[in-house]
Amino acid sequence: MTAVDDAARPYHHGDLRAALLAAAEQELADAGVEGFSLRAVARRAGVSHAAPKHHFGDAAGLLSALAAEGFRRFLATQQAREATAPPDARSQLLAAGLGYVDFAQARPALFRLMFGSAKPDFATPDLQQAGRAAYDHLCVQVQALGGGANDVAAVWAMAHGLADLAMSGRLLPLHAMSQEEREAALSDAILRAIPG
Amino acid sequence: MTAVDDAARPYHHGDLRAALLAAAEQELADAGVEGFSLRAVARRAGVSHAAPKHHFGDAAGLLSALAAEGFRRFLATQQAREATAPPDARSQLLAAGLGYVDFAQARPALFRLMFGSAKPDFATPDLQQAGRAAYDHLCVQVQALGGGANDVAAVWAMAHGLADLAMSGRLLPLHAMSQEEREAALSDAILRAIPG
DNA sequence: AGCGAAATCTTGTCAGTGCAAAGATGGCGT
DNA sequence: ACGCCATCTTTGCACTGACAAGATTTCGCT
Repeated sequence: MTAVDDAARPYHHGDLRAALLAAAEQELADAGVEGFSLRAVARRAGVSHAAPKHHFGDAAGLLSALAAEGFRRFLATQQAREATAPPDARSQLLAAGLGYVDFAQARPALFRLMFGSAKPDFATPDLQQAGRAAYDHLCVQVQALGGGANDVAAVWAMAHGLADLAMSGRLLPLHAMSQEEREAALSDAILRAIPG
Repeated sequence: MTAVDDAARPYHHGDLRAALLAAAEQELADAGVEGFSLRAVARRAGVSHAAPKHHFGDAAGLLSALAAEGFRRFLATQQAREATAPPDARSQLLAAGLGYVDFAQARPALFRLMFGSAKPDFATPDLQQAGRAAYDHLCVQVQALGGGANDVAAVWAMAHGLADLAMSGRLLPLHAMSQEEREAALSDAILRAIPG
């Protein structure tokens, strides 16, 4: 196929892998992790229901790739927050925590896939590495403050708890707050977990 | 079928509702929230796949009832911990937090159903009330310490984060610890969130 | 160029699932 | 004794994930 005219799509998609990932993210946002359907993803991308097989094997493969991509964006969201924060280690760690919560609220379905689902195969090298990178980033920040393993656990748990509860709409007071109040309340909580 | 001899079971189960709830909990523990199958529950209980319909309507109904039962046990687990702790408000709140983590590790599938799933209908009166009772219990404890809404959020988030991460096996250092060390590490983290 | 091999995508099939409707059974009140 | 009705089963439908086999295109190699 040298020329693609009209609406007739070529037999080969061109970049189906990327298209499927994008469609899967949409599907995930619309139907949630539990209502996720591989066939619906294929429909969304305009290909047959078996097309994903060649690129991802099965549903777990697709979701693993999506979760890995999620962890990369997760880290990027935290780093974006850090870039606008004061350079001292404490402020940087706080910013990372706020970014953690930001991500969960901005992409709840992806967050659930990454932290609350058993569907992805977390032994996949790509996924494992992406998750590890996010974890290492946290460890480095805590160490810069002179903290140890207990501090890593405390900070992580606090940020994760806030993110998970806020994402699932259980921290009701938070929703009634203005942006500034919300930020202040989250910061207050996160700072409690940070040593010093 | 007038006479029931051998292994032939009677047409009417007797207490199918309770049997289904028990079977559902087993199924949940074995297959996880995402692999949960209503028909498998029915098989486990030895009835036809449509039998649950009369008692619970659909899968969401069954899971809602199970989640409500989960919240009651969740509260009971916390209270059991409190009973063995010093009576001062601070120790009681700490005990509740440790109970929170206990529950998640003892019944991970149930915990995921209660906090990480969209399958139960959280607007169900029974479920809503059970969840509310657990939340109120936390609020009362925080208020006994003179804390406010921010303190409730901080303590809840810390306990929930620890529970969720520990349950999903992400707090690796925790697994390598002895019981005492583990307890001490969790207490250290929880106490950071408690005011005073 | 051109030809075979491999990659990519489609169609077809099968077992399993949730849900709904209709039929079978037996307890219970009158 | 009779009929009502809650309970349970059977049957049917649409959907899903996984697999197999076939169709189509592209790529590599000569």
